[in-house]
Amino acid sequence: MATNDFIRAKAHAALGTRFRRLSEQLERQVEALYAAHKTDFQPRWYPVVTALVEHGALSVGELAAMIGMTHAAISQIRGELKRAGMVRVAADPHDRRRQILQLSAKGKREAERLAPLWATVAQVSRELVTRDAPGLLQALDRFEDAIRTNPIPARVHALAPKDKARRRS
Amino acid sequence: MATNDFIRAKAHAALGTRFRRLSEQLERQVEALYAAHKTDFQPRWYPVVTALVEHGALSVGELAAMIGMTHAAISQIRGELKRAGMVRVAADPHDRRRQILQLSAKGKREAERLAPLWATVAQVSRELVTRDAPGLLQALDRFEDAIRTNPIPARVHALAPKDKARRRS
DNA sequence: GCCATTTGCGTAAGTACTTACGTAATGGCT
DNA sequence: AGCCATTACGTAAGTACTTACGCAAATGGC
Repeated sequence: MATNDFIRAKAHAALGTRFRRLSEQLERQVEALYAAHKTDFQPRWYPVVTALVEHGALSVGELAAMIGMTHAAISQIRGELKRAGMVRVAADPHDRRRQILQLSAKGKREAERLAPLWATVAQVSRELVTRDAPGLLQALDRFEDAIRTNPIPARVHALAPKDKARRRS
Repeated sequence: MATNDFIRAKAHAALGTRFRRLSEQLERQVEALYAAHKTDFQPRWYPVVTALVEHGALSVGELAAMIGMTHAAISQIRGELKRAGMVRVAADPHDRRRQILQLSAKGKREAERLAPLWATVAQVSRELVTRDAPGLLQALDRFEDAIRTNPIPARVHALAPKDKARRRS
C-alpha cells in the first residue's frame, strides 16, 4: 500500500479519507486487543467511560460537548453501557431534561481492571508518535482549530471572486 | 472545544477517536461545499472517481487495494455511481470474476466540471497544512506505516512480559 | 482431466457516526 | 401566571465503513 497508495498520493486532496482510514485501522487494532484481554469492552465506549471515571457524573449533553460528538451518539453509547450494566442513569433534579450518567459499581471495577491496559496503549502510542511521527498531535490540534475557525467552504469561497475575475478576461 | 476538549486532553490515548472526529468534520464541510456548487456528487465517491479519471479502467479489487478500503465498500460506491449514471461496469474478458469500472461520458463530464473545485480544495488544504500544521502529511505517512508494520496489539504484547516480571517482585 | 484450493466480488448484516423530528422542561418577558 | 423561544435528549432514519457468507471463476498440483 505504501508504494501504490492512491490516497497517500492524493495528499492534501484526500485528507478526509485519510483520517477515516486511520481511524478504522486503529479501531480494528484496539478491538483485537480487547478481545485478547477477554473483555467485552467496546472501543466506542472509551471516551465516555474515561470521562465518567475522571468527572464522576456527567449529562448526555456535557459528554457530547467534551468528546465532540452529537448527543444522539452519546445516547446510543449510553444505551449500550446501560445494557452492559456499566452505568447508572438518572434525571438531574435541578433540570429534569438532563440525564446524568455515572459509572455503576461494575463499571468502576471494569474501568479499574482496564486502566493498566489503557495506560499501556497510551504509552505505546506515545512512543510510536515520538519516534515515527513527532509533532503529530500538535499538527492535529492546529488543523482542527483552523478548519473550525475558517471552514473549508469559506476558504474556497474566499478564493472564488479572484477566479471569476480571471475567467472574464 | 479547544479549552474543554476531553479527546484532545486524552492525547495519545484517544487517537482513533481523534482521527474519526476529524474525518467527520471534513466530510461535513466538503458536503456543504458540494451543495453550494449545485452538484449531487458525494464525498465518498471522490477516491473512486478520481482513480478512474487517472487510470481509465479499474476492477473492484484494484480500487479497494489502492484506496485502502474493502471490496464491499467499493461495491457499494459502484452501485451508487452506476445509479447516478457516472460509471459503466463490465466483466473482464480475461477473468470473468473481475468487474471493471470506467467512467461513463456523463461521469467524465462531471469529473471535468468538478476538477477546478477539487483543485481549489486541494490548494486550500495545502495552504492550511503548510501554515498551521506543517509536517502533518509526513507524520500521517509514518504513523500509518508504523501501525501496519507493528500493530498496536503486538506492541502492547511486547511490553507485557516485562510487566509480568515486575508484578512478581 | 480432475479436483482441492484460491481468488474476485455481490449481498446481507453489523457498527458507529450523523441529521431530523418530536416531546418535555426551562427561563425570560410581560 | 401565562406565553413562547430556547434547550436537552430520546428515537428514527440515513450514511459510510466493516465482517461474514456464498457463489462463480480461476489456478495449480497430481
